[in-house]
Amino acid sequence: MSPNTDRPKEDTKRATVVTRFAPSPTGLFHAGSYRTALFAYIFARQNGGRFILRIEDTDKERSKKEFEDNIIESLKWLGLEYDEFYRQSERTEIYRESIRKLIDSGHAYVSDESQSVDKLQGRTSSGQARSSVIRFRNPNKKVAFDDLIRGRIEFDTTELGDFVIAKSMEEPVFHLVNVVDDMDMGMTHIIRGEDHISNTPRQILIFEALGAKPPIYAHIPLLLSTDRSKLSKRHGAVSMTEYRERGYIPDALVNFMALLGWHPAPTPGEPEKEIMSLEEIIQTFSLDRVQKSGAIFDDAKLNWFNKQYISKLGDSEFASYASAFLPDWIAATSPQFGRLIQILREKISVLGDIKTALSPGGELAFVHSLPDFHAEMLLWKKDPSKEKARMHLEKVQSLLAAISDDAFTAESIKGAIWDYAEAEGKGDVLWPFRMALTGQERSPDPVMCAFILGREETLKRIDSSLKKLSAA
RNA sequence: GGCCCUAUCGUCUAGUCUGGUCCAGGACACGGGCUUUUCAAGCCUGGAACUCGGGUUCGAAUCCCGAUAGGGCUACCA
Repeated sequence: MSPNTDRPKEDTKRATVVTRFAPSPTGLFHAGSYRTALFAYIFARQNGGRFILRIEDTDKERSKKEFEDNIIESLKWLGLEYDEFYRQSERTEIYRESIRKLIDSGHAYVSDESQSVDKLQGRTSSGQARSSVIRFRNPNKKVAFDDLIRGRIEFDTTELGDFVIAKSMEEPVFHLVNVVDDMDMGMTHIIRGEDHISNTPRQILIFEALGAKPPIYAHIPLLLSTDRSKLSKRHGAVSMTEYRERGYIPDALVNFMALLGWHPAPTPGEPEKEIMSLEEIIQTFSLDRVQKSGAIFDDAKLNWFNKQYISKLGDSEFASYASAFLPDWIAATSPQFGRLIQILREKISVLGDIKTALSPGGELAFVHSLPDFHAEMLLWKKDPSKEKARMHLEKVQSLLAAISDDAFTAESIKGAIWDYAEAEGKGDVLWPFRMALTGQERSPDPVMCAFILGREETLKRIDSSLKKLSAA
């Protein structure tokens, strides 16, 4: 953030703050849209105001119901509740009235396009070129506004020309509907992406023509793809639905995204705080600490946040999150899964890793079945004696066999073998033990493995390794 | 091209308004080490940035000007 003397102070004295998130349902809800929605939401909540969701579906060709559904679902999943909901396609009457008003007052006019450049070039990006449209009569003046994040911004609107505000009385276009709705819904603060800065002067002109005072603007920086271009579907933007499917926790996403472009004021002497709940963020948020430059979305850091949140989850909470990510052979409600939770929690950073870890080749694949492995692997590399391996395995087996089935806990397992392992050399005892249970080079510690497998299976696997050693 | 926005480690950022305490702090990622039955975790530790050029000043990451670079907008999309 850089200094800006003319950056206006937030006007918190306004009676009721009203903000909105106004997406067009033309694609899956992705990180960029989400961050914008989040900031508008936080600001509204912080000021005890209202947060409105408005679906801007005036582009009939590109708007799709499935995208609208996706936006609503994603908002719900992420915990951003809105107080009011509108759909522009249902508000044609209101817009028609405004267009009428604008025409009657001379601020707009029906324009004959038959000779226009667009027509001569014979194209528009959506739909047919029309023989007539409704244009705004540009007063060609200088317009300025005080952006809460960027300070004063001035434009000369002359170069904008008489822009189109509707294709017909029934088909208004972005600038018009956006302004009419913001007026009608009593918007006090427009918090939106930086890509709208250039649209602002046109919208201010419409506000003025309609006899209204424009709201306060706050243009937040864009979220960037790794190539530093605006995050979009074709540049690696991942939908929030996909993040859910990969196994991210909503709270982690919220926390991470809030810190993309915003940072709490540091407290001298205190370490910087990064892990924050939505509630804490709402408490400390402030628009004048929002960054002015764009931020790249970095998955590595998101993963770290997610891991932090996973490690804080209670067992039952973890189990319910995990249930969607389990292979068929194990259920989130099974006792075995209960025994697996602790180790799972420390291994994964994304819930999707659970499936990977438990699937063949994964680090916890042994839980399902013992992979085939060579007897050589049972030998501790620092002391590769077959006799010792056999001796230690037999001893461990007898020590564990003495524990009853329902007393077979991590503590009791450790208690049973630890003195022996310490006396004989931990590597010498533990390596063959762990290998007998897992058949894998990498796995959790053997005590944990035995606990997860359970008494019967543990004993059985040691048995089979003993046989393997004899055969070799 | 025109208009507008922006510029601190690879990434997210603190510091900039109120110039000295900053040969720039934290986090993620990466390297090394410790611990250790493997992996992970944990702990310690290392490398890593003020875009450039002028100016103002005793002193500039911080103020001013310019350049450069990046981004956005330039639709009968939103």
